[in-house]
Amino acid sequence: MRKKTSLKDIADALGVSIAIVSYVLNNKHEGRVSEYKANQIKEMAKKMNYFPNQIAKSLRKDKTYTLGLIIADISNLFYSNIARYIEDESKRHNYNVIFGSADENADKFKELVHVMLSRQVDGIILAAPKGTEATLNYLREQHIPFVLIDRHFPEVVNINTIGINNYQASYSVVEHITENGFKKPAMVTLSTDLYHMKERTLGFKHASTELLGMQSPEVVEIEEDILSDEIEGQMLNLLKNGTDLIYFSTNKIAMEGLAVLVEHNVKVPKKMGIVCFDKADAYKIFHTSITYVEQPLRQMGHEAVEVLLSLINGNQFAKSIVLGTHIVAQDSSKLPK
Amino acid sequence: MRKKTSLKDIADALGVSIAIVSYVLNNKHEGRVSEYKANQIKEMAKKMNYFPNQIAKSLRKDKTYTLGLIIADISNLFYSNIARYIEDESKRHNYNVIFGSADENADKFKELVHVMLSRQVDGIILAAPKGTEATLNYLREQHIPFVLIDRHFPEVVNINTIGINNYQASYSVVEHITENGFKKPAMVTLSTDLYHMKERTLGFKHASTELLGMQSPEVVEIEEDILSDEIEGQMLNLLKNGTDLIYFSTNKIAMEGLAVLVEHNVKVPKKMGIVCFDKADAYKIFHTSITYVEQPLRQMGHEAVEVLLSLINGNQFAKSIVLGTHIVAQDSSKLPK
DNA sequence: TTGAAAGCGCTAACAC
DNA sequence: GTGTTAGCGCTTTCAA
Repeated sequence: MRKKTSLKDIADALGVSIAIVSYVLNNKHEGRVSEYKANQIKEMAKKMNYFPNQIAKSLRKDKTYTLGLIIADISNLFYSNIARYIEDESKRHNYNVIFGSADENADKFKELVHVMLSRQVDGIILAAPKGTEATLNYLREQHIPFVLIDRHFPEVVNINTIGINNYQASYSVVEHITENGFKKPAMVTLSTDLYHMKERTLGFKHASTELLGMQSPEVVEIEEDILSDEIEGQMLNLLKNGTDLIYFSTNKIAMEGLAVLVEHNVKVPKKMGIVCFDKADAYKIFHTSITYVEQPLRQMGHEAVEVLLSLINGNQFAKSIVLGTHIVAQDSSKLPK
Repeated sequence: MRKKTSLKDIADALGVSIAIVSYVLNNKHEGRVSEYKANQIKEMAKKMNYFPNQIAKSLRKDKTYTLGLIIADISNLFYSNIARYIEDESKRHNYNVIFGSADENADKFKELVHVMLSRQVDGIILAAPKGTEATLNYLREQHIPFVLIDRHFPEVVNINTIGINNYQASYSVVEHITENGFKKPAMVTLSTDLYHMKERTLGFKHASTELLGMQSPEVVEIEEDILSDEIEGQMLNLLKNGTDLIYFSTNKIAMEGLAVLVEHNVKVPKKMGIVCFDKADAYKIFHTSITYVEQPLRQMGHEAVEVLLSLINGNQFAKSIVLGTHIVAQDSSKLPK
């Protein structure tokens, strides 16, 4: 690669000092440098194809204008979407974002954190896999600005979080389907220790008991690694045991579950009602429009960046933001008259 | 943020020189530093929570071990998938990747290129929007290592490209459906100047003429911005004019088109056969399994990184790699007996 | 108005 | 074995 133009090259070409060139090209020359010289410098910079070396700038200023973003799983639509909003929002504040996906793996997560720190990111936004409490505490002890999105760890205190009210979201789902006349819903979810998922399940359970009088609400928990093997059998069970609506707790599960329904030619909502968590573009190629719980993705991304930047800029107080969700009601949860 | 530990801090704590510490922590101390001291240093580094400042390292070595990746559109599954492979492959070579999406906008593309260059990336992988020939030529003139994926610009010569044989891919589609007994296929695609898309269309046209004797092969071109408004009308036309199979030239179009079929309750393949370009997870919730053209995404990502690294390491010769595709035949292109 | 110079954290050539 | 030092490109203080 050809040697790049530096401030010194411009300074030498014009016979002035590096300092002057720096001032001018950073527009800090009001009342310091003559207009004539300033213009000369700007022209020469353009002519010599100069653009600043951010690496050197960062080293000098101890600020990289880069945020780290570690998400739990890039193949999950929820995360890839929120990543876009975070990137947009960051760009608006003149920050860049470097990504990493931990693939729900605590070791990979830890490594990514260190990669980001090595690169001197100004702060980190993260959706942490389970088993990462120690790393989160480490970040806090080191006073590294970070905010947690989506995930929440009750045992890690005094940190910044952005999330939704998962309990309420599920509770509302049951309210919605109850109003629509369903009597025996089941929830299909992942077996996991993650707090936000447990809340999601709890909301469903409580509401099923309180609103539908179910003694033991039907919740099917499937291990993530064996999801595609297991789900068919589980769904067939539900089809037999009188379940009239299935609530899928994530996008991924929903896709697998809907595929089973298609394969077995199960009519929705006639034979089985459906509610999913999270929006997906693909729903529109399913034979019935799908009711889903919508998370405020854009707002979550926005808040995450806002909170992180306020930390970077010196704010000391931890802030937890809990956002609401809403149900987009479609045909899949509408019992035919 | 608390002051981070530097080499100097460790050196001071132990009363040795910075150089020694650097040698030890970079494992370059064979035969230079005593084992005892080396261990002392390593322990102290761990104790003081040291990790190297990559920014300083990069500045010094004029090498960031970072690759830039600019894709045309992040919301396109094809690109988000290939991005993953590129990231994986880069990580294997100890490179990091910084992303950007140009959203098919030439100005945004140009800006992203400069952001990447400012950050001193060692090289760039890019899927360029139309109208970016000048920027590509600039990169070449500056001897900045880069490789083009997916897209190809015949007028920009002597650069490195990784792509598929789009003409052949479409030609094979027509072969496939001809064998399966379809007589009057139509292609639905975007109206665009991009070379690779024009090739895709050309392959379809030629094959339709040569294999099916169609005088004027049916190709519907839709402007991208008005895709969702336009496609319904166009599809209804095809449904009326005797078309027996639709070939969607991209994932995005396929989704929109399939949604129209669902809405109008069109049976696939009975009433209309379907072939799509690119794989999508979501196909499985469509009422018929979908035939699609599969691109070797992993291999494309792999080759892109390989070629780029060879450029970075001094290779001078431009290389163009054209990969083959294959058809994954499913029910949507199987005419019922 | 302008310039000299220190120093961000690190590497590596060189001296001892 | 170990230490000194120059310098990567930049910003900014201080002096002129």
